[in-house]
Amino acid sequence: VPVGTVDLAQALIGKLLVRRLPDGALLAGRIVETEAYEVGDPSSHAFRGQTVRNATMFARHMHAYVYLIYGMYHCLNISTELPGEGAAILIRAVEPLAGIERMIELRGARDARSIARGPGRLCAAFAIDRDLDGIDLDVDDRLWLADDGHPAADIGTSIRIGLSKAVERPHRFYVRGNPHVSGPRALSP
DNA sequence: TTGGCGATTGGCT
DNA sequence: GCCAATCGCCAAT
Repeated sequence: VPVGTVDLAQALIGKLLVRRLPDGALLAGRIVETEAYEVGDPSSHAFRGQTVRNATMFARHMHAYVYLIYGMYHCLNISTELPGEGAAILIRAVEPLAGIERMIELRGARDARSIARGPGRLCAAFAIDRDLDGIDLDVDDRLWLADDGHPAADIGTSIRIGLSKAVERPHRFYVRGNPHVSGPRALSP
């Protein structure tokens, strides 16, 4: 069966995001919200072709595309297609599982529910910035994905958040009822 | 060379 | 709910 960027965005729900900090500390969270940016999507950074910033979107699948947004937050994406094809999945939120105290420290003390709820908060909690842009998640020892066999969740679908172009595409996926999911209430019933 | 704007967030009304 | 913060990118000059 063919698996594209959009299917993969759904398949990533429930997987673990794991981070090893420079001092050896381990952080982990379960992915509860993603968005797909497939080839030909006008709202994708890759839509107008490859540039220095978005080069990792054109890398082979499973590479970390990290970019700076609004001059102060980072967003973590995972490249999904063949070399030369610009596409990625934005990791919008995770449910913290391990290293929670450290995440709170990295984020500045907040309530547990908002530690990694939203792409900018997630990157702050996991100490992810452009230094990790371009790394291969299949081999790197600083950031990777894992599957702990956790049963598939009840996954909802909606339009994506914060876009001005191609807003109608139903390419956001989230765990129904999970308090660590970001965005307006109306988009996560 | 320039300036409008963004896959966001937190603080304030 | 509204809006400022803050800066790199990139289309237009």
